[in-house]
Amino acid sequence: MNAEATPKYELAYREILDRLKAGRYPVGGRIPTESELASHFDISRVTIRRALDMLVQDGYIERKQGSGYKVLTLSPASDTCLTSFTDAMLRQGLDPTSRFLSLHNYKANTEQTSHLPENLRNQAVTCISRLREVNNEPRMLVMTYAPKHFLKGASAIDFPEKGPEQSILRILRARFNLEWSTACEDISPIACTKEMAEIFKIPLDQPLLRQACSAFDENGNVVFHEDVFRNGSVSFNLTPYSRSPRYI
Amino acid sequence: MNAEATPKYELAYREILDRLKAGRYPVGGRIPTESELASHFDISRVTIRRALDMLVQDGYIERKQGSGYKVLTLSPASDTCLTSFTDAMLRQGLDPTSRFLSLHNYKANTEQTSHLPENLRNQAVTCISRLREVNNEPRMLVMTYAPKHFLKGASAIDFPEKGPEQSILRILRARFNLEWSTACEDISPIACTKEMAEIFKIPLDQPLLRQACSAFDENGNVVFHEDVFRNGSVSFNLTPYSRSPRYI
DNA sequence: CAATATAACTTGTCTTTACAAATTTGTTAA
DNA sequence: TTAACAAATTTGTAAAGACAAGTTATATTG
Repeated sequence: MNAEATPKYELAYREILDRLKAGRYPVGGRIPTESELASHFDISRVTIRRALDMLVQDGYIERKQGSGYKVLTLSPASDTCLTSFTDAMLRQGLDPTSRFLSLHNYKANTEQTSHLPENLRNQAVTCISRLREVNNEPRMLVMTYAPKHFLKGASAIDFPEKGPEQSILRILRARFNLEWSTACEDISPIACTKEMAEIFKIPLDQPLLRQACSAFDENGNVVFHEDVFRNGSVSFNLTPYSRSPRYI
Repeated sequence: MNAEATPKYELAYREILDRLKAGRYPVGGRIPTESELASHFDISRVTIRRALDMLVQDGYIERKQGSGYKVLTLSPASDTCLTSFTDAMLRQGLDPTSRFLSLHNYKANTEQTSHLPENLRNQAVTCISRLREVNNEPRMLVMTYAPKHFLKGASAIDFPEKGPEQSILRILRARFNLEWSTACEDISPIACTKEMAEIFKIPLDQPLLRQACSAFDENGNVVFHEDVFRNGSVSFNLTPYSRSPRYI
């Protein structure tokens, strides 16, 4: 084991992913064989397979018995609330911005928090509203709710509008020490309100998508909740290795 | 290896899943340790771990170092087009039905197929419309598109309205030999049409959800496409083990 | 030249073994 | 009884080896 205790499969995974991102193995091309990678990283075939498993499940590469590994894409589709929008846009060479709209504190059991999970509804929460834009085109309205005591001292300056540090998920982790282990997401259609129509510059009769995501810690408590409203669709890849979706 | 070539981890996975479904390990309780299961199935710990990996990724169980495995749920949330609606309902003790609405054949490049993926748009396709109901309440309208030559001789009697064989995914596989390896899904909000409002018995201003799912074979050709319209929302579990969604 | 058989290569499955790290249980001492 | 410590249990990571099964390249044969 390493001193810093990062598993070897994790290190190999990161290294190969970096190489992919750097264009060392072009899309459509092949990556080295398991044996080559194993001897290069000086680890066993079992361990390198575990790293490759993760890349397959991520949707980056594909494997075929007897043949090898093929690079599928550098930006696998996956559009959940917990996928960093910032990272996804930066990877595509786009320039996302986050217009800070407001920061509100709500007491327990108010009307504004009645749609939140029970755990969050019953305590004072802070709500941060931000508008995510790409090329000055509004993409989604994000409202993040977290217990007030977690976001103590938060203000607009904690939420930069440019660069990789605009990612709310990163901010919650780095600045406020919010950690979560599981989450669930609920996608539903909603009618467009007057405010939304203005924000997205769309007609009133055009419906919107709402992604409601709750993140939980290891004890099952809700750590934060996010409501994402977007004009457009949400896409997923369903590969045989990302279990859950079944093929029968 | 076995004669029938079903991997041992797969057999163990199915057996444990059957036990879970049968209530042998109650929700919230624990399942036997890796060592116990390994010796029971007469396989190595590595192999039983692989089976347990799959159950963890499915969302059925949770594992904790030093402690063991806990049963989380018998019906993990996951609501993609490729999850068998029939199976999901039957598992919950509900009685789903599939009202057969129509079977249409369309020529290549017609208006009715203009929204399909290119591969499917450029050939004659068959479209099967069915209304999925539970307790006589309409749940979703499903329109399945596949190349006409794949569904040669298809008629209403191929699509039973009751029982486990009503699953379109099962029918496509068993009756028409359709095989697919990957798929992608796109979820978007749509305005309610007059027809939909009647079908779902809802007001015209209530938006609906559309799940558009394309399934591909190993060569990247579209094998079939499914449009699901539903009144309600779609839910997912995002566990740390189901890679793709990221936690940064 | 073309079709076929063979060999080399690559991933798929599986075992045995070993030690690390976290949790739980049991024991001991205050 | 409670707190602290020690031991047993359980999962986490990893290696090395073996053979099966599918693919690809090569050599052979007609």
